[in-house]
Amino acid sequence: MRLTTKQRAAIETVNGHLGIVACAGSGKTEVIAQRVVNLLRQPGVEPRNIVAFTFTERAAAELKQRIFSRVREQLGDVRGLAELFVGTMHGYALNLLQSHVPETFKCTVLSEVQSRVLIDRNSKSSGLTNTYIRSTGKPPRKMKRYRESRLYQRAMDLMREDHVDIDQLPADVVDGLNAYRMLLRRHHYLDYTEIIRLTADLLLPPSSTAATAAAPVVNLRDHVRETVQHVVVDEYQDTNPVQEQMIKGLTQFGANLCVVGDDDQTIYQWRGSAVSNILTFASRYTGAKIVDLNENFRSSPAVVDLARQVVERIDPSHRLTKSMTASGHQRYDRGDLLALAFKSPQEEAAGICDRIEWMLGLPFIDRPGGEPRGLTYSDFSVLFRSVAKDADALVAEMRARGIPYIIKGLHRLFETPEVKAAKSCFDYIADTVDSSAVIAAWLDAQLGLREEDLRRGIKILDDARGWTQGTPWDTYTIQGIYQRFLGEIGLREDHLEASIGPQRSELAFYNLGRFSTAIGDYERIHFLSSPPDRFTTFAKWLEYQAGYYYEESDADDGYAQPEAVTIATVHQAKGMQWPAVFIPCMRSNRFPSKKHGGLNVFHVVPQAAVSDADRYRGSEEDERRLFYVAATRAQKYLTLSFSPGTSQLYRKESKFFVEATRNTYVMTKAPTVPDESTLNRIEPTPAGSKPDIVFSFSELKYLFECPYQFKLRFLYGFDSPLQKELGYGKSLHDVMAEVHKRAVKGDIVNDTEVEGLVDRHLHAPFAPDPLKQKLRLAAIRAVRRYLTENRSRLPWTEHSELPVEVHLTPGVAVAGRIDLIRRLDTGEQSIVDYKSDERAHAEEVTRDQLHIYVAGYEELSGNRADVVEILNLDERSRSVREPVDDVLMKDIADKIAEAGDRIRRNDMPRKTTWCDTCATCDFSSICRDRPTSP
DNA sequence: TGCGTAAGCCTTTTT
DNA sequence: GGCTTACGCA
Repeated sequence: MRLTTKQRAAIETVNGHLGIVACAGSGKTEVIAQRVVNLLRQPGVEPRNIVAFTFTERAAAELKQRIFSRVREQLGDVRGLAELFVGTMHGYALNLLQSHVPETFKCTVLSEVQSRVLIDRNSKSSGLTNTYIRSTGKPPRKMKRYRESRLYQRAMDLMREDHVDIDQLPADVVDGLNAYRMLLRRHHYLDYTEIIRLTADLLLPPSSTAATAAAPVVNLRDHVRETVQHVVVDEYQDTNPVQEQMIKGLTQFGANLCVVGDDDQTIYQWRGSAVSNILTFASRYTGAKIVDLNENFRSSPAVVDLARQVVERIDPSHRLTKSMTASGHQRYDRGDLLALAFKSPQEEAAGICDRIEWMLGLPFIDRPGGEPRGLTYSDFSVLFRSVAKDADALVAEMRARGIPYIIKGLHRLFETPEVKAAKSCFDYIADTVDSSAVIAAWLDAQLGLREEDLRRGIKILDDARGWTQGTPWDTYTIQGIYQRFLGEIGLREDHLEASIGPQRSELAFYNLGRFSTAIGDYERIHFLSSPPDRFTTFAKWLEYQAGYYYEESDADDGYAQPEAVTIATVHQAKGMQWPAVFIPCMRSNRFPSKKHGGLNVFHVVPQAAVSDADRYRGSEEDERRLFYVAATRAQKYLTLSFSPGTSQLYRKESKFFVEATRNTYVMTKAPTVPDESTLNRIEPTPAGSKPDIVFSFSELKYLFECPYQFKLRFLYGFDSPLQKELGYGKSLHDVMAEVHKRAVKGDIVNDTEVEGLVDRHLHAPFAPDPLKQKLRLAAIRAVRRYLTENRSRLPWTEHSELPVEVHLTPGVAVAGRIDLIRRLDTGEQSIVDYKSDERAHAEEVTRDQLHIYVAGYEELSGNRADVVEILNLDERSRSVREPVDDVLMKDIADKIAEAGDRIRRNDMPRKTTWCDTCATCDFSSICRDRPTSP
């Protein structure tokens, strides 16, 4: 790729702070990657000195891959490249906390849904029901459980993410925040916001607490001072105030900061992101150099012109002045840009489908000087302001015509018939419906089930109803009952495929898998409640809460790139591009969206306490930026359309739509083509860009062991039933990690420290007290035994918890941590994995894993280890020690490549027969029959 | 054009 | 329950 002068300037600026203002399609990923290469050329800069943040994990995978290939091309093999951090700020911060701040060692991270369940379950001690809502002209009233937990959660987020003046907050709100944070702490939880807040405060203590900074904080700050030399922040326009504090904290010791962003693409201000961060960057970081990348290489001149028109109507004092120019190879042909008005949503949907079908096979050139290929379904996307509200007509039309599509965006999962049926099981257990309702619901889902099958299932549910005091609760987990029920009624993919076909079967399983995820979210928080309570409150939660939380989307697993039209919200389209983009339903009050009434977070947190609170409310300018993002996704074809909605609010054309019709490139009617042959249609062919895959070691282990188990777990979302002992293995692991980390520094743990060590790390949240004691003693014994047997070797510990990444095959990376690298008495180097229970993976799979580690360590250090070991911490199980197998090393690359291909092809078949893996698999009941005689 | 009233709706979502 | 928008009336 040839670089422009400005791109080169950005790449070559390696000293001092740098702000890159990069318009849509300006090749910023490439610029970031090449700049990183240049940083690595600097004397004294190692990969571990560079930290690069992206907004999403997906963007991280892409950037990482790009950096790796540029480094390989330009610098060859670079030692320690896996230590270059590319990921989200949350990921980095969590790492930092869990390796330096002991109070967070045991913590697990709650998803948004889980933290809301936590708030509702602890409605009082979370502060929810003691906090007031203050509406204008009304006396303040307390917040309500379930009803307002979402709002409360937003208030909790806002106060930790933004600059809030404590003195301006009512006492109950301050108490609420403290209560919620105490609740998290007491249960060893972190939520997403807390991760960043804690890190930011430890790095840059707010002045009032500066004096109390304790030892671990010094450690963390020292670590940052010693390692961080360069910080790169992508999508800087969407950072919020805490994130900015954390960035400042990371660079306070003299590291160089490079921010990359585009103020015109700020689309998360309703979540607190502050455009002001990028607008005032140059004045806040002294000596910062600013480079504008205003050449758009993605889109045709017409698309660029329209996009400019959209965004140049924003008040200039609210933007960085810049003028995007079209510099790519896409040509404009008349009819590429359309603004079409239809009479009804149905006609609009039909019009879009007509146009897609008509455009199939039109020649399209991906790269300058490249060969044309024919447009295919995956070259189209339809971007809605709100998928949930507006996409129904289009989905119906596409389904009717057989146009393949994938939907992204929150949808109503709980309205699908199979999930309604699953839900009815818990209504039955809660005794709000009778068994005939359950049977009717399942038959209604049309999954080819027979009534007699369902009668067998009802017996399982009766069993759950019959719980009596004294029965161990863990025989009655919601998850366990759910999966036993599914197994008992014969709900298995092989049965379903035979009766209703593979497509419907896959969708049903996907939805039932999501339901399993929902159960897991709920049950992890409610593990302490007795089974009857758990089941009835779960039924209520499903009824009133869960419906809004989960996404419905079948064909998209994030790995495979299906041959289908993408239907998505504008927000989700950020960072993507398509040859042809449709933006339908451009109605007044929808896009730009009208302001919304009702309760909002400022009824809890007074607006006066928040600086620049207005940005949360959303303005026409914000909507303009959103429209700009939507339009600039198009490479060549852009079709805007309007049809009146059913309610009077949405009957008129959008202001943006009307503006667009005034653009000279835009036609309000598609040109007729007198002679089809002039279009030179060619065979539709997908662009063939394979998405990059990053596996974790544990994912890969599941995939090696049984591809179908991987599919059930990671693609459909089936969750394992909770085990009382859960957390023991990880705790023991963490203890060993501390032992070895200290050993690396020459500090050998002695026997008297073992108890303290175990107490610091042991966290088994689902274990009742007697079991907790048992686990504690078991852990102490295991660690003592280990120390006795290995004390003489501890000084030869070389690494503990070493992050590695393996790139044995293009497009597929495997990332993980090596438990331990040590020298043996023979002087040989050994790579070690610990095991702590019998339920661990088969030896053969662990052997594969260890050989991947060997490859990873070789990539990182240039050294090939001699031996691999499986150290079993459980007394009764044996350990394994064997030489690195060169044949296996050769095969492993092929195995990884094959795994990647499987994922991309969605080829994860069931095993043909019952095997050892099935015997320990959590999901065997929804997969196959257990053989009657072994 | 200005004002008062009543109808209608209550996104977007990453970590 | 709250707030914005549309609309009717002067």
